[in-house]
Amino acid sequence: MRRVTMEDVAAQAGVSRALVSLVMRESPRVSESSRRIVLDAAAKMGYRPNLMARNLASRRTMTLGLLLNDLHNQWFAEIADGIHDEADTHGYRIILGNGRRSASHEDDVLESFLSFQVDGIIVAGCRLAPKRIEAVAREVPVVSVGRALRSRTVATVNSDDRVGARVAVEHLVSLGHRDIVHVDGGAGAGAAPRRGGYLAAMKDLGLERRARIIPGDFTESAGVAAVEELLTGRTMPTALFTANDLSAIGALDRLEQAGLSVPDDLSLVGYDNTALAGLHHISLTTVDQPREEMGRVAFKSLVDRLADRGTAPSSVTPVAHHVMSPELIVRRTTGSPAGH
Amino acid sequence: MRRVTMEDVAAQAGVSRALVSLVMRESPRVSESSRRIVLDAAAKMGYRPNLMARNLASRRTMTLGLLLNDLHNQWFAEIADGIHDEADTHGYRIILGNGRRSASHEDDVLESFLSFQVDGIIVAGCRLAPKRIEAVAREVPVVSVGRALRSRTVATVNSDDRVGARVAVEHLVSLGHRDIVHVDGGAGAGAAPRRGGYLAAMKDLGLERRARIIPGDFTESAGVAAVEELLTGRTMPTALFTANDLSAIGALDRLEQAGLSVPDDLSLVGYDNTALAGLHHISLTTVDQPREEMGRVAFKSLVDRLADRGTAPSSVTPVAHHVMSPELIVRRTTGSPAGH
DNA sequence: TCTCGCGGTTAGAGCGCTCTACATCATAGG
DNA sequence: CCTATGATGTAGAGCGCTCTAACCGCGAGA
Repeated sequence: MRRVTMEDVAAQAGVSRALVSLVMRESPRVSESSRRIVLDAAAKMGYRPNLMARNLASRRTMTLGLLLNDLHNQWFAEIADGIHDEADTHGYRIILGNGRRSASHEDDVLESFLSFQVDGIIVAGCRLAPKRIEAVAREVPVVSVGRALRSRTVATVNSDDRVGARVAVEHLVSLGHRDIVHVDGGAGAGAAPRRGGYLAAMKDLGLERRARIIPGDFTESAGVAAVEELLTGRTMPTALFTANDLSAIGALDRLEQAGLSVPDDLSLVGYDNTALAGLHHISLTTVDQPREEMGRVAFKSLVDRLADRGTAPSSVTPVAHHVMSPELIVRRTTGSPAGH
Repeated sequence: MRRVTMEDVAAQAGVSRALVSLVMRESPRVSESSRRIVLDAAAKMGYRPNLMARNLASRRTMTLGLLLNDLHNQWFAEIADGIHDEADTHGYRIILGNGRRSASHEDDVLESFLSFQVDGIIVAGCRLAPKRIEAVAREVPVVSVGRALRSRTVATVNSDDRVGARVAVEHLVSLGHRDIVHVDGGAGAGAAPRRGGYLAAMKDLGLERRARIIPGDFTESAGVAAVEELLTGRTMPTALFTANDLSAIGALDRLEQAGLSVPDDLSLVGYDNTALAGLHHISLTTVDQPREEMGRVAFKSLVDRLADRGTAPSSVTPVAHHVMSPELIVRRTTGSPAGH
């Protein structure tokens, strides 16, 4: 059974193919009566526009590619939610690509997006070399979420990890803590600004000499190892601020195993506000990024540029770099230190 | 700057457009020398085939649509991994759609897939009415993963939840437990067979009269509520088998809060082997589904049918229904009951 | 020498749609 | 009564590619 085309609908409705096209595109230049006739015919025949043909002819797809670095990571799901919401209201379609945590897969996906002639691309937590991303950005507007990127062609949306770390430290200090140790994220994305924010906050609060950083790598075992290192030392700090939630959970586990109570003996703050942190069983104080909002902003910034394109032909308008504020979520792993 | 087309490459290479097309499609009917010439020209000009045009002309897209019910759910990520792996080796492209836990969004996504002329569709954990899915299946091959569906047109891949529940019960009984309570998943997907498997296993092991089911709904709080109900009763069971990991974690939390130790006072088994279950801090005994394998099988079963299509035109060959075996993952929340 | 077969290449007709330019018609203004 | 005007509708040329059928040498077999 052949698929029904615009030609068929036109014949059935007794009008020209061009008119059917106008109706399908919701053009205002069609009389109400013909619109009805065409729509009825289309419905009766089960007509569905062929996007391939449409896109080929119109040279735009109303489709954006969204490259997610890792489907396993909740973080991306919320970014995607924000983007999808916004796309719905703007009539854009989103196709997702799975980067599977590897630069080469990401590259394949981008290549695929370009072949699909997407109108724009959003990369979330992309691992690709900046050069590569910029090369893509030369063909089609690109915005990057969750990865800082100093670029004149790639727009970015990020949350301010320095501020987030600072807020975490300030919270602990306001509770009375002074010996606050940071378990960092090594070379991972966001690790450096979080570490920097921690140090800056400690300094500003006059605790510079008490600052202490234990190397980590964003994993659960990094948290375990950090606590073990602390346990072998002479004195314990009264609070621990880890680079992400997973490490915090590792630390939590090891602390309880050592017979220490959280938050009575030691307060604990994570980062990212993952689903884990919200579990009753864990109830971790942590720093939240406005992920959905970040997705929304990314989408808007992309669509703005798409609109510009029509007016300012290939002009090198500088792209926007958005920085959003994180928020502290206080749960049950933080409290005043003993004897305070 | 106009995009470079096949025509341009042909001109540059001094050959016909048709030959360029053959080279791009890796046809064996091209001499090595012309292949080189064409590829060089293409590379030099930065040519990238336009998928829209290609798909329009060839009436196939080598693209499959993968509809994920919920990006937030890890379960889907692993299914997707299996599918992607397989797709890579078969030269298929995957476009993902985000169902966002709502039937209407899922419907939009399917509509979008069809407009994109995908060659086939995989729906994972789809909530849509079976009728709707079958309607889509009339236009293009469809396979459903993670949702049982008695259909002659929609293939399915599932894991056997009855067996999974049985294995969980048998494990507990082999440890010496006899009073095993099940917290079920209400009307959720998979809840019924898990409940059925529990009951059947209890019966087969002669524990029919000790079987007890507490209603739940797959949430953390269902686990909490179940424990609270048990605590108000006269006697506690020695083991708890919940319909999923999240409920198990709720139960774990409430048990510890009540001063009961797991597994010394009470053993606990979850279901799904989510990332949560693997956390050291939780270390939950649970039942694992071979998710990646399920994805793989789904892909293969789809591609098989695509191949059939060429030979058996629109024949109503009955579709396959695959059932995979789950596996028990023993961790630290199960042990022998006290005094055993 | 002529024909046949074969590897390699090409011409040209679409695929199903959009878009520009133009046709048509009724109404309004001069 | 004629033309300007605006609202609708149509014709027809592509968009960039695939695919069928045909073409073009060239060496082998008759």
